[in-house]
Parts: sequence; C-alpha cells; structure tokens
Amino acid sequence: MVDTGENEDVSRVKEPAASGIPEEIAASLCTCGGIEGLENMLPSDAYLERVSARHRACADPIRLKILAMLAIQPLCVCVIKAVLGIADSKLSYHLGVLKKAGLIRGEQQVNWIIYSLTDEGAECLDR
Amino acid sequence: MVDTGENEDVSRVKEPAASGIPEEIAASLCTCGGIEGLENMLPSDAYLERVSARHRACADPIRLKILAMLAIQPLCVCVIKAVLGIADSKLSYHLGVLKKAGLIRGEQQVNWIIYSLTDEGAECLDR
DNA sequence: GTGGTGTTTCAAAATTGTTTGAAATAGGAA
DNA sequence: TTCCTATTTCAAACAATTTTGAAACACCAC
Repeated sequence: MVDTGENEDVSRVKEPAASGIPEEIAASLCTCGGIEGLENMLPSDAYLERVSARHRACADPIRLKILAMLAIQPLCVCVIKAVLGIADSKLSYHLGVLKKAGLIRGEQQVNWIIYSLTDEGAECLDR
Repeated sequence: MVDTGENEDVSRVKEPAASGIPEEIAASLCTCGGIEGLENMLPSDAYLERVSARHRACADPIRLKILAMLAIQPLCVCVIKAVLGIADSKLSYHLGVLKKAGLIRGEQQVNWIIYSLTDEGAECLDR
C-alpha cells in the first residue's frame, strides 16, 4: 500500500511527476509493494558481495585462460607459465587471485605445485 | 608428438624433472598434444577479452543490485536511486558501465529515462 | 524568458588492481 | 653444506576503476 506521492491533492494522482516517478513505473511498482516492496525482493548485500567477488576473479583474460587450461587438466605452474608466457611473479599473482576466490586449488607435489579447478571454478566456465 | 625434453638421454625420459615438468602432467599433456596442443584447445584471446569484460561489468555489488532490480521490472533512474540511496552521479556512472557492457538499455520517456535489462543482462543473472 | 526536475558529464581525488624486478622460501640434489 | 629449481612474497611503480561535488544539459511548466 505504498503510494507514490503525498496524495493530498487528487490532481496529483493523475500526474505522478510531482512525486518524481513516471506513471507506468509507479503503477507496476505498486503491484510489487512500492519501493519498499522492491527492496525486499532483492538479494542480500552479503550475497551480492559474494557474487560480485566471483565476477571480479573472472574479470581478467589471463585468469580466464588459466581457468580454461585447468578445465582441460590439472597443471603445474611451469606449464601454465609456458602457455601464457608471462613472468613468474605475475602468474603467481593471478593464481593467488583465483585461489583466494576459491576457483582453483594448489596441491604441493614433490617438486611442484599442481593447480586444479574447484567445483566453483568449473561452474564459472559454463557460465 | 610433442615431447617434454630433449630426449637425447634415455634416463631422462624417466625423470622429466630435468625438463621442468612433473611426470603425470607431462604424460597427460602428451595425450592432448603437449603444450602446443593445450594452447590450441584454449579459447581465443578475443573471446577471453569479451567474457572478462562481461565479468568486469558484474564485478560490483551496486551494479549487480541494479541488474537484480531491473530483472523485476524496468525502472527509471529515480526509483533505482531511491532503492540504492547513492548520489546521482555515482548511479549514473554505474548505469553507464552496465550500458556500455550491453547489459542494460535506457529509453528516454517523456520526462525520465527508463532502464531495462537486455537479453545479455538477463543472462548474467541466472549465472 | 526564468525556474525546476531528472539525468549526465567532467575533472580531481581516492581507491583498488596489476605489473615489475628483486628477494625470500622451501625442497631436493650434489 | 652449497647449489639449483619451482614458486611465492614484497614493495614500488603504474594503471584502471570508483567516488565526489560541481557544472552542464535537456526538457517541461510557468
């Protein structure tokens, strides 16, 4: 029962411009409980934070390429480096971003660290 | 038929460490054509660029919230602003980012601009 | 014309993300 | 022990993104 204006004046109801909201929007806003109702339909801030963090981790072509490689098979850092042709520390940075986002995991083998996709990382790819 | 080492010495084949690639990785790498084969299985740089750009557009909770709102119904800037409670210019910036990424479109109505999701924007949400 | 509303644009500041090269670490081999 | 290899960490430099507030614009009403 949220209304768009103060509504003391009937002429205003015809012209919601006075309250700053276009007619059609106001009308369908009412069907979902006005601005307050709309707010309640939205995901929580915590959820939005989590989802945006996942997008942020995927927001770089190098990292996307790493994910694509690991989707083919788990790989050690040296192979990833050979394919990407970037500096060690740069690669390490991007691996760190993906790892912190929970998209990949690294397992220490004898001499090397083998990286592989997590379930969440795999999901990222078919999206 | 890409191999992992120079292979002049048979003892080396048993120990691919000399060529910097762990045994298991080297073995399965061979089944996909070595590093070169792996490279060929990866998406093009142009594609990775496009996909990462889409993720970048979604990499902010404010923008994700705007997408969620517009998934409920098209809205004018003023309503979006009322829900988010942020400054005009800040909102305008984020709308611009989403628009440039092709996730939303704005249509000039009489007095207002009504924003709505594009198909691509809608896809972003069920992902 | 003036004034008001809704929205964008602009430039500066603040923040965040990325790259670089050097140094550190951890493990194995000699 | 010393050396070597694989990888990470660090700090500085650099680049990109975001926020801010002011100004601009476009449109409508008066």
